[in-house]
Amino acid sequence: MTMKITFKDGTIVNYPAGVTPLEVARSLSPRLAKEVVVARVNGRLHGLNEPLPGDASLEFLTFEDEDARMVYRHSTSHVLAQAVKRLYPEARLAIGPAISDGFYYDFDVPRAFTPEDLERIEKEMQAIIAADLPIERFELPREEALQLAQGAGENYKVELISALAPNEVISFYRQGEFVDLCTGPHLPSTGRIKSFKLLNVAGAYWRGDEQNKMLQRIYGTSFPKASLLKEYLFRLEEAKRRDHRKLGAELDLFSIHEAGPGFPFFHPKGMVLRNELERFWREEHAKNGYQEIRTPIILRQELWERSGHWDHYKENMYFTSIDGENYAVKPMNCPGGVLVYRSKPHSYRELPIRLGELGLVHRHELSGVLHGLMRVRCFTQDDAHIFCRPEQVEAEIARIIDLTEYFYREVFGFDYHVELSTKPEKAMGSNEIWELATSALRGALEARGLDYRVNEGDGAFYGPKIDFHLRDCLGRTWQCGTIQVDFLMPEKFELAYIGEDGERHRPVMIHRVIYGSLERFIAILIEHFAGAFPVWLAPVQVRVLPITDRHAAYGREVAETLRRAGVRAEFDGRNEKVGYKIREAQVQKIPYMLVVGDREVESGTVSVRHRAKGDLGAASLEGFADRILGEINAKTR
RNA sequence: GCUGGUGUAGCUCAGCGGCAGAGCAGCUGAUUCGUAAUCAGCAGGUCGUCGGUUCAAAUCCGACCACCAGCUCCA
Repeated sequence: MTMKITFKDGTIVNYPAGVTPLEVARSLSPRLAKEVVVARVNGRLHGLNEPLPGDASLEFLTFEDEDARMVYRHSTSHVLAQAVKRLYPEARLAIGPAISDGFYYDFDVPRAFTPEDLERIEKEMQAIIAADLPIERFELPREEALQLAQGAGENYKVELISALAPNEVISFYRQGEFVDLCTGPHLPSTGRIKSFKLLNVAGAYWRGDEQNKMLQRIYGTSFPKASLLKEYLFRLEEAKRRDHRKLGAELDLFSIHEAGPGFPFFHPKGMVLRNELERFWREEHAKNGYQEIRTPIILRQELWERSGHWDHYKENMYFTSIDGENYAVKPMNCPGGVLVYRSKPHSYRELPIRLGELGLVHRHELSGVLHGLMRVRCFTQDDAHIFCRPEQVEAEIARIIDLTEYFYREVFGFDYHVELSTKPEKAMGSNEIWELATSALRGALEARGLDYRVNEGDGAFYGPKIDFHLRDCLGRTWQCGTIQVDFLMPEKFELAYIGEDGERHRPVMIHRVIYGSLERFIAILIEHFAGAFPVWLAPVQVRVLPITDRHAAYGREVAETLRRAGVRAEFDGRNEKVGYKIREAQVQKIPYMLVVGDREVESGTVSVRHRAKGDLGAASLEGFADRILGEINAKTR
């Protein structure tokens, strides 16, 4: 008996029945057999030592492949669980999946794991890997599966099995004495895991529900080569080095105090960054047909009852009272924008009306989630509300996508991806209206040929949304921009415009932000550039460093000339050696240092040093001014 | 909010029942120097807050506050 195996390149080869992917790989190349992690058989992942079902298409996946990495890490999580069961037999197993950069496993244990525990567990994992235990799959009927889990006292596994659909295949994986419920597939044996590390421990609720018991989660990662693990750990270190909270203090950009947890204070240098971002934003929005408004921070509670925020967003809002009346601090800018629109009647000829607002909003976030400028309790959204006719919606969305693309990619150099979020459980409005809004967003994305992921049930309470997730230089993604289509707010506030037919019609409202919030965007910029901002954003663009007191007058004049030309230039007249001043300017990541001594005074020049390129030699003051002004205007990165 | 951890000078940290400490930063003085740290001196503290144990608390115990790592949530 033979079976026909079709490879990715289309060639077909006969193999004896019951052959495993690993055996096929060996027949092709020893190197492939060594590197292959998992197979894809007829489009589905298939363990390397599980016999092929018959004639099939076969593809070999190595660690390069996302799916293979997940399998590799998933098997590592089983090794972790096995080690924990050996050392702490009383531990109950919950779940242990692979995640984007590694894996975790949740355990129910009487006490929290300590770093010393992790070391012991790592040692035991080494032993399991060294023993190269074969990993074998087996399936059981529901009753026997339940008996197996119950017999082992694994109550969480019992719960998982009970929750499986009646027709689902229930599979287990065995390695040595250890058996775990798992869909698989897995590596053929534990020895395939070359390099791993347990990273940290954290509490996590069973099934992510805070009503449930808190379990102990161990995070880790693994790689087929030690060098890859080392690289990954370096990336973690680098992320720590670039932490905006650390750099924010060192570069004197902002601070947060016990007096106001989650309410950041911006220092003069942080304000330069903010103001530059705002200035650029205003310029681009004016070019794109936006008008700017500003609406109050505190407004009557009734307004928020009418907008639906009272019903859907109360827990996140702050309240106060004025002259015995109830007021709320705004958590969003939309009702304010609506009131501006409603302040006079509108003709269809005016639409779309694009009202931008750098609006300061306050939200009550849980204390445990606050994080520097990334997650705060008050922040400034670069908001805009677009009021348009239904047939204009798609074109408006396309315009916003263009503008966002320009900001992210052209100016800041970020790559990004897009996600579409649909109707959540706790939402206002009918399914029909949501479907209409969602298809408008989908239509705009598809017209533009943008790839997107769908997050079911993740929309805002008043409408579906597109989110922009930008990717920084360490490969991390951050949610920033969003576009939301809203048919409900216009309904609630009875917004209208007079159409061609002379009748009243309902406009559609589009909510959108590009930076997202100035605070979060600044945090991302700090980490992305590691504090070395492009010249146009740098709080201090030039520092003039005289070599001795003799050169102070000239140095002061150089700085003053640059300031008059619109450059943010400082003069460092302290009685220190030039090396010391350079070091300090470097640490502050100031783009340009101008050293001035006898030579420069005599010839009326400056010696230019760039923070990254080093000594660039002498230049005339005008020549240098042209150079830096050119970079500032071009927003050179 | 929940679990675990951490709060000592502006920053990084030592001290862990018996006099509050170091380096860097700051201030003063000397030095006048050519591309990442010149030398010397001085000053700097409610040891997160409140309470308890003790002859004695930065140190041990409790509560609270803040921060950190996660969970959950989100711009």
